[in-house]
Amino acid sequence: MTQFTTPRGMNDIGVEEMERRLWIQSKIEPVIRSYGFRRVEPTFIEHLDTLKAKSGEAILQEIYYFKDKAGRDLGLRFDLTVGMARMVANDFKTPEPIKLYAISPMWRYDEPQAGRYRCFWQWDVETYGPTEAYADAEVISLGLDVMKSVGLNATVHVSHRKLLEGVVRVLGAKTEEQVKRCFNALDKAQKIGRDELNQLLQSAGLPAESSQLLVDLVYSRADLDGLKAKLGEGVLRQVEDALRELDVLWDELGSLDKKQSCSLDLSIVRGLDYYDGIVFEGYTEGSNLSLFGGGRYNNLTAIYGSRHLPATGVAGGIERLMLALEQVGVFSKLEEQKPVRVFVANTDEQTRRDAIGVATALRRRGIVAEYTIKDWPLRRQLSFAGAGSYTHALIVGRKEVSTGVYTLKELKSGLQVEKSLQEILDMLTPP
RNA sequence: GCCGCAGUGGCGUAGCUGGCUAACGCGCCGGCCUGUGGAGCCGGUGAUCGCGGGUUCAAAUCCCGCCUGCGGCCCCA
Repeated sequence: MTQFTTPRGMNDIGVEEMERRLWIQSKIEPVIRSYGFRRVEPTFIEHLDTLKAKSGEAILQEIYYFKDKAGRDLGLRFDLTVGMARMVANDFKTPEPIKLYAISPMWRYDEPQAGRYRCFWQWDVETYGPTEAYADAEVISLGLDVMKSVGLNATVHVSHRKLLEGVVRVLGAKTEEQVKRCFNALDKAQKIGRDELNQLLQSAGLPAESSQLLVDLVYSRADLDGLKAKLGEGVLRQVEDALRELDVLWDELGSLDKKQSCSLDLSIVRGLDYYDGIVFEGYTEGSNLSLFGGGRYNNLTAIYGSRHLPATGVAGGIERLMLALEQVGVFSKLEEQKPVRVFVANTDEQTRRDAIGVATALRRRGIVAEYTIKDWPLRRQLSFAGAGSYTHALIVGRKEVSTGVYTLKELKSGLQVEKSLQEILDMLTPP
């Protein structure tokens, strides 16, 4: 029995998993940087008030919070947007647009289940300054490119909070509460069927006819023009700002060559209630877990500082991405192309010094090289190298030292070649 | 917060209609093997059976509570 375990919902990241995470990061980070975003790291621990300011008291039960030794109320961040918004809202030096990203962990006190942990990582990209939908198009395009970089084909489902709000209000939702319940119902549309959605909308306060109309709108998955055609004059006037933004978005997505990967979907709401404009979620084939999502939150920085900055952003969960990649078999392909790791074996006490010299030469060329740090015979050294993560063994014995010709063994196949150190260095040097 | 399933050496399991010293495979350590790993054989290491309580002459086994893991609901990423 293990006496000391990790806290509920917390997982150690072992060697194999870390290799995968590093691989993911090496794929997605260059994409994000190529769009001009620059990396930051907001503090992991915030004042509890800072965290509460964003999402209200209700968020408390999801926060890890505690008092520090001076009695201050602090909490672990539950997303990256809080910290970023706080940073930019008090920064008056940087000209707009401010484009930032982070790839970092956050914490939520939730019941753990499939694809959900109490500590999880996100890649998160945020643009502060522009009100134009150009910025939304940019982060959507970036999200699609990030997925592509790890080998996933994604599609983005787009909606607009003001459009949704206008529609449900015209259809009969009177109060803030009723609008919220309608949103909540729409959010579930993919999981439940037409009938259940209809019921939920009606219990949220929509009259039967309106509810049926909305259900049809949601499931018809019409494009922008189709949607306009279906909305009555009264509705159109209510939501014309939102529709104009979506027009701009679609046009811009066309210029970015991403239009074919995007579609309108009125069931996209995004739970967080600070979203107030375009919202979207990215899915990959064969998975109904959303792999990234985001949208516009124009009023968030006003909470944290006097610099008012409209904002839009996109974020995706690293753990969910790993689940999706596992299903597609990306990682097993990675296993096959193991990076070069050399074990430099000696044959006796005397050649140990020479083996260290050879390993050092390899290391200077950027090749991963080790020698034995246990007092082991050659047999045992090779046995260790063969069982581990090494691709090659390089044998340094008296014969090799005197002739300058070394034996390089490819461990998987067992094939050996005899070459000079220089030739071996050239052979193994990473590109 | 609610519901379902599960928990036996580091890992995977057997035992679970109560009854010898809890069994097996993998791993790890060593030997056969003083310049060539993966195979084989031999030996070793390693479990108060998740924790606590109860029933019983006797509990890994039956009952209750808790914890943890997996999955679902709510919510979310």
